Amino acid sequence: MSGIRGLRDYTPDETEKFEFIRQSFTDLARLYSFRLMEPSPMEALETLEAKSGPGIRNEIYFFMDKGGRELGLRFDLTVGITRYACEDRGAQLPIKLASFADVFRYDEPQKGRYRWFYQWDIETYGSAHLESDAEMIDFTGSLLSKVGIKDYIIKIGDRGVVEEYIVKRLGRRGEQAIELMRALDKVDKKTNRELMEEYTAKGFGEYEVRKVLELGRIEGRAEEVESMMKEEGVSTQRMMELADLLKGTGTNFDICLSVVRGIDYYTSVVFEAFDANEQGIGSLAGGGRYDSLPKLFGRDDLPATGVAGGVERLMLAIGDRKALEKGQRIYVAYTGGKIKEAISISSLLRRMGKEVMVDLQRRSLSKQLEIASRSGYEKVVIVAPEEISRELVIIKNMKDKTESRVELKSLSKEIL
RNA sequence: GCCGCCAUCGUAUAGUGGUAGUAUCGGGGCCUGUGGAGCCCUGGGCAAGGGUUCGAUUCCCUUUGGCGGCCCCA
Repeated sequence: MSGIRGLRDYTPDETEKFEFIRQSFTDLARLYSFRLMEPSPMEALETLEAKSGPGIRNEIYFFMDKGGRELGLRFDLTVGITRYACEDRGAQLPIKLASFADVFRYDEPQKGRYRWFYQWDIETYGSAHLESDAEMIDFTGSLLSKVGIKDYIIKIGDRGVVEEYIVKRLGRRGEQAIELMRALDKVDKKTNRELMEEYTAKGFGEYEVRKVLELGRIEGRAEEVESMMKEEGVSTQRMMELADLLKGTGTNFDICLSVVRGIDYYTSVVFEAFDANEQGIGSLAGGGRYDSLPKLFGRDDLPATGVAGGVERLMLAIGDRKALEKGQRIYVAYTGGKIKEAISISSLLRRMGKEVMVDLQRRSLSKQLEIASRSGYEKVVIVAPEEISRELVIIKNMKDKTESRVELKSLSKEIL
């Protein structure tokens, strides 16, 4: 028996890490005043196509329902959240929404890449100002450091800058301009020579490919990028302002013109976040401004910016780093047939909020202690006939191997 | 969707054209009032289907799944 391609089960260990990330995210979303919501898991195929065109069919799950409607499973959260925000015409601006949910993609599965995975996502609608973009980047940095990835780097690009350069200096527009931007996107993955071959074969001139690749290699402090672009006569004012805003937030970022993001609907600021110590996983989060999507949903007045990240990739990046602080766990052991008493004491402890394990296999005391010990319980409450008849239980400290007898009544104090 | 590599107990690994060991894990005992050890017993496997063969876990094909690359992206 094998699972379904690209899907898998979450093990208890993974779920622990998963819940830690979920909680970090929802806590942080609250701190930044994003309201949590979840868009519906399916959309009309038409709605899903709005974002990326009919080509998206190759990458998603879609089907016809029993009523003949063409539906698809959501492949990200942005589409659904945007549809929701656009429908809410009475909402005060900006609309700030957050979501943490699963999405589906019909892709070839590989490491850190599944057909069913979770994303965290925040979006802000109604603000065309850079402050809202800065907040996305700031949030992303905060989330990564909150989950323990201190060595993150957020690479910020600006499609506007790149487009202006391509149009002004190279005279390419439309599809061809987009094609050249794709080349930029690959700069980190392939060598100049490979890209030169690939793109001259597509009909681009050597000169323009070389210039684009030069552009893609620009990475560094905002000021450096500014002076380089100035020579080319391209305005970088927006990037500079954004960088300025971010300096006050303690976010680790770089200006990097090779970041353009694959999706066509992004309009200006785009960014991707990476773990500096983990190259293989790919980007941990990506986002940017996409004013065009709300327009497709009939809202010309709703500029939009957002960021989304893959939870599984984050789990990979976190690795074995301690995820959740475990609470005090207590093992309740018994002997002399005092199961009933042990269960009632367990119940008492649980009402106090303790994590309690009690033997369900009717094992011998020595076996119970062995298991408690091996499973890392620091405290064991032993329920034994002689003591229980005097309203006492034994508390055994597994670390220093000491034990004491305490009154049942004062168990709550003693167990702390 | 395309190309390549791979597939043995839950996990990790040996091995073989005559149906499989080992380690670890699981269950039990020594030991139903005191533990992480030890010893003993025990459960569990050749991904599925087809072909070649007297006989296939082993060779071949297909499917399924995993990994890597393309593409795309998280």
